[in-house]
Amino acid sequence: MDRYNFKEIEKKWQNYWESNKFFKTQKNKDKKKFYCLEMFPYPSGKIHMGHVRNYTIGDVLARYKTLKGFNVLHPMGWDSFGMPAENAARENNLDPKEWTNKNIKTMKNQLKKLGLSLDWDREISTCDKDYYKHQQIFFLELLEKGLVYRKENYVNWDPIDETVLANEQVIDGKGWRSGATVERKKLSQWFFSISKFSQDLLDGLGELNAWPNKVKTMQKNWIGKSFGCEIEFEIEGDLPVKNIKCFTTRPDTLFGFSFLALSVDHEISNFYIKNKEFLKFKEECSKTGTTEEAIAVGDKIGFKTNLFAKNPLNPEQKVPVYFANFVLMDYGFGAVFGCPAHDQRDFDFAKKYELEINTVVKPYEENDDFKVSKEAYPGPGTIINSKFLNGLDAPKKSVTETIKILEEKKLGKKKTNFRLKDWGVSRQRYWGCPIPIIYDEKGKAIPVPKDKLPVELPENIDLKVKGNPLNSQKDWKEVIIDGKKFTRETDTLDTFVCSSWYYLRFCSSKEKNYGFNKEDIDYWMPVDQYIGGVEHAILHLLYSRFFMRAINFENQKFHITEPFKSLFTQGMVCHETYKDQDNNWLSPEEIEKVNEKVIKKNDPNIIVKVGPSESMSKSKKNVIDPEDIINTYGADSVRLFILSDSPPEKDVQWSEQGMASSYRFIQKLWILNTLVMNEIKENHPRDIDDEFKKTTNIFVKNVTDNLSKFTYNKIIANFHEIHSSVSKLIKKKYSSKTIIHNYRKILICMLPVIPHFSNECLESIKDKSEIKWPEINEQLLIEENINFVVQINGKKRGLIKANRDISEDDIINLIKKNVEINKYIKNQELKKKVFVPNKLINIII
RNA sequence: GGGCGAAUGGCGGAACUGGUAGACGCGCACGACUCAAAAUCGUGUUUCGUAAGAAGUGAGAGUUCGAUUCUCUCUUCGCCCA
Repeated sequence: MDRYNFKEIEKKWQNYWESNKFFKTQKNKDKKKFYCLEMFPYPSGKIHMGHVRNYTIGDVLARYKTLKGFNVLHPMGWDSFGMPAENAARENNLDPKEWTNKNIKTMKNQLKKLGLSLDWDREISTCDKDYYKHQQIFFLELLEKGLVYRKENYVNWDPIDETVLANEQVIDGKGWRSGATVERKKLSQWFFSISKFSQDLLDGLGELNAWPNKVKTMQKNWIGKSFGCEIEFEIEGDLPVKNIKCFTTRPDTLFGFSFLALSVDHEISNFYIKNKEFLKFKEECSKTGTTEEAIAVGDKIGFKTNLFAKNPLNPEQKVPVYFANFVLMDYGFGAVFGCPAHDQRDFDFAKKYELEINTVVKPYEENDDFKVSKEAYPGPGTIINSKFLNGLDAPKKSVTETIKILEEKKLGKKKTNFRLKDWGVSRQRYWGCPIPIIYDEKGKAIPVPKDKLPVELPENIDLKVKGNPLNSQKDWKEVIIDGKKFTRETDTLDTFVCSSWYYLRFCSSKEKNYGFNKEDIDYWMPVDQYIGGVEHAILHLLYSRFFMRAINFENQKFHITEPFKSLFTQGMVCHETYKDQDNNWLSPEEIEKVNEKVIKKNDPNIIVKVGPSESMSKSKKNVIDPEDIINTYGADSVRLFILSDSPPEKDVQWSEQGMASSYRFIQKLWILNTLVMNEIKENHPRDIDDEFKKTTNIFVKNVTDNLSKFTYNKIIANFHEIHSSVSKLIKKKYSSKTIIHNYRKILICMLPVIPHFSNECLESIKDKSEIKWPEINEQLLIEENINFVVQINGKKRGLIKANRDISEDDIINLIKKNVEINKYIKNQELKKKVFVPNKLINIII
């Protein structure tokens, strides 16, 4: 029997799909559309197993929806701006554009080898000027609408990479890439007013029913809506300052007030710019990162002023005012009131500077003389030591009640606060989308006229210079427009901007005049299914949701607000880790398993330490190259394996044995296919096909159900089951009509997962009717004969074959005749019977 | 510290709304083919027990005729936020 030659057959079908533009999609208003999108990759060089998993999951869905008759848009592109290209180019003396395009070429070939049903005619690359040109137009439109602005801001500055880092790029106070200690630096930056949409972005989550709750919760927490109170404190002291505004979520703890803390950037700091001690303190503060975590972990330090703040609810109480490193200018008003008893940061600070600690909330189970001593008590309880607030339930009742009192006395007002901050989009980097802004001689920012767009990135530049290479690119930076001299903005846009609207561009990838065209958007958007890693749960998805709203703001361009109707987040691909005696990581190719021992290949004396399975990463050397695997086993086998071992939303462990088993399974299917083909030729007279029909029908139902629930691992189990069933059925000498009718359905159900194999088998069948997803026959699913479960005292004691809809009395009679079951009853009296029709009976004796 | 989630054989994992626990795969064991091996095919595989049988879904309780599934307490692990 001939073996399945995947090399030849996969190539044949890939060529066929490509030369016929099989997956090219066009608008067709007569057909229902389905937009299937997987997160596009960064072209880092080669595809990795994570891509294989992500794109296989998406491809299964896209192919299934096509077979169901949908007009499917399934595009792919490249998130091709970003630091790796610039770093790689600098290290190897290359051009970032060449490096990127070379990688794109390689990866595109690899994706084609996977047999993905992608419409390559819609391919986009964000570093292409035909793409970023439109992004620059969006930037200017947002600027006109007042959604873009420039401000001086403190940023996380990485002194080695010489760039600004986002908070999440700072890990333990160090740059995520360079490892350098991050500094605070003041820079003029461009911002998108995402915080204007805080409430709207929060509300929008409500309509995203097909998003994982986990992701919605993460976004909700990130937006961080909180209720609180704006309080104005009266100030006394040696400076001409009368009031300081604070925001607090716990005004009910005002009687525990013992200091007022200001950010070093608070406007009051202007009085201290000549104070050497203050400047020293400020310098000290800049060493702590700006992340909330760095502040929580770091030392709390303060600088005492000669100012005192009055407690608005208790005017005879006056407390000192400090500058403190744990207060950030961009939270509230850069000023917080300190209540050490009920906030750990305030507690640490009060201990250090020996300030009062007044307990004003007691846990329910404590007495009124409860005193906070070792650590702050931030939990719920009852208000104490607070005069007219005493006895209130904290924080639920006490907060609203206190706000009411403060409002009545005109001492404060209710306020909603969001944690979400505006999005800083400036990057001091070369390999990004240029910001279309020029500055006149006075330094005034002016938008580049739209007819002068795109502002193209200059080529052949020197990357070895320190800082942003664009800054030293004089012939590019200095520009004359209408006879006047200007200098260009040298910052480029955060690459998250590029990925915030690429899903719109896919709808109109060839449109020249604008980023998209309305008709295309109206037909294709929203994305019906978005698939990607959970690591993008917050930023990318939130920025995309913002971008849709921003484009639509004030001049509505389309009628939807949410870009992604359904979201699926897949798990990572993991592999065991290996280390030698000196704790050097070893790759899977470097090791060998002999008699339950793991040794280094060609070096049997070195015992390898096997570590836990972790997500594949180059640093741990536990990566498997998809291309090697495709070359050895074929795309269908890889697709089959990557789906088979775990549910798609969970991590999957790469296993060589599992991979080999998937390969064997394709071979088994091929052997079965040969058998089936022979039987078709034989054409036996047997035409009673109930059993074959029923088996096929259940298979179709299971696969269809599992497709809709994303339980793709169970689909592979269904494949194994049907293989085993058909192997037995085919021996029963059915007519060729019966075999073809059912076998075709089976092959079509396999097509989304193993498209090359299925197409090859389908082609060899004479029946050339349209290949479409088989219907489920609901009638056929009803079983006439059932295995009726008999329980005695809740324990299964036997199965009785019975007809459908058998009555309770009939089943009791059958039990009485059944020796096996009767021996448990032994003529005892039946106390109670629980009868579940067509399922079980539970007899209590 | 807070939020969310998870825990089932030697391993990855099934079990629809409370109704036959362990589908399917890996591994392992035995058998067939073979001079032999590999490949392939077949059979078996939760644990204890020769067996009849008993126990069994992280631990402990509860609701129920019946709990992997629902409720409470605890343990461990993962993710996110701090």
